[in-house]
Amino acid sequence: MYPLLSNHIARYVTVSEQDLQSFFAALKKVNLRRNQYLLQEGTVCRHDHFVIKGGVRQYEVDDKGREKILHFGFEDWWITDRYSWLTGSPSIYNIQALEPTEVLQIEKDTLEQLFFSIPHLERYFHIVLQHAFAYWQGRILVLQKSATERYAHFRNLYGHLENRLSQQHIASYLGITRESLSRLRNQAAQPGS
Amino acid sequence: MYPLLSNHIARYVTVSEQDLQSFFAALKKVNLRRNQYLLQEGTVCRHDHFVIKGGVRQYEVDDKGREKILHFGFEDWWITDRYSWLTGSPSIYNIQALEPTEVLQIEKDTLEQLFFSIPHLERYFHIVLQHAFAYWQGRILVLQKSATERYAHFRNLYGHLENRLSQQHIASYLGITRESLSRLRNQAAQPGS
DNA sequence: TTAAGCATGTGATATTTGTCACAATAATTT
DNA sequence: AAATTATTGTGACAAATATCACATGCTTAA
Repeated sequence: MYPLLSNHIARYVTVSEQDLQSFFAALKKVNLRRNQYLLQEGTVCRHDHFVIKGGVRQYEVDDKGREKILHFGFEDWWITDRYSWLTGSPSIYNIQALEPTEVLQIEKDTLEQLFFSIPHLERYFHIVLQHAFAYWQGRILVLQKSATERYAHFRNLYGHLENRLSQQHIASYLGITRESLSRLRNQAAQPGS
Repeated sequence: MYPLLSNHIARYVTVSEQDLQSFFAALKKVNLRRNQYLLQEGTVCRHDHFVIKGGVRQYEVDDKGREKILHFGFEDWWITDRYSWLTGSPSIYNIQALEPTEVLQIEKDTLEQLFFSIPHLERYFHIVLQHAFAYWQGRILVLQKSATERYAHFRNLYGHLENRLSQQHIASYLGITRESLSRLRNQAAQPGS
């Protein structure tokens, strides 16, 4: 059951078959059509989500009505609004499916109950969060570099996802306009002799 | 012993006096003069640090030799290079004291040993990381806003630290030049009519 | 207290990126 | 397949921010 997730867990910790089953029993599988929402702004985010198929984007709509993509989530990624999850305050983000998507979701309270009985489960979530944190730490500095460098960094890290994403989404993730990304791509493609 | 840290822990979890003592026994207190380094680039970061007095900055030196501040660390903050800590690869960051500073440091391996015997300690570090993560999540979007908005956001969050930081450091943290910050401050100070 | 070294302010100008408008192309729905 | 809708490309121009140069002022240490 849920081999993608069992493997992900096994990568970091050892959990007994029984404990794994009680964790799996607490998960709920959710199917999303393209453009459907996993989280909408104004809602409190009470779940963490593990993508087993497809992909989602997490974005904010700013005061000028423009969408700013904070993050993507594809297979093997946990995704949630950590701030809303932690504080119980309404989320300012939307999490929306980019393609037909399947996720496993776990409720915060349920998960924290499980942490008491299964310390290794907390170890797993802690390690996953450390990885995510290390990644965000890098993203901060990338966002301070030029548009060209940001795009290069993106391709380096997420090149394999490039054909599953639209350019406007990539641009938004990079914090530039779609027009700028378009120009940048064309320049890169035609290196002047 | 270390009341600042005990209080910080008590804010999130309950740990027996005995467990607290074995944790404290694993800590090493480090004193830094102004400009001294807690971590230098090229070194593997094997410690997490809790600032009990003073302040530090974590920065990268980019290819053009410019310093980019990722983060500050003042009283009550844990600070480390999470990427180097996690992967064991040499750090690209420097962590340097901005003023005379005292930190408590814990070694990664030691800490992970303690997690086995004191699950609540892992709970504590996990919660602290969640808070830090939620904060970084927000920082990503702030960095995509205008210089004026970034500065306003900074003052909102860290206004109380403003007089302990130089403007070039604030500018670097905001991802703008010191000249731009200077202009921005003067505009804000003299609202036309 | 004086010199040396940092830190900040400010003008002139360059660069980068955004904005707006519209055309062209691709994808989706009926 | 036609019609509709979404996505991408491109030009002209605007805005934001960086760069460079130098002046001013503040700190610190002999």
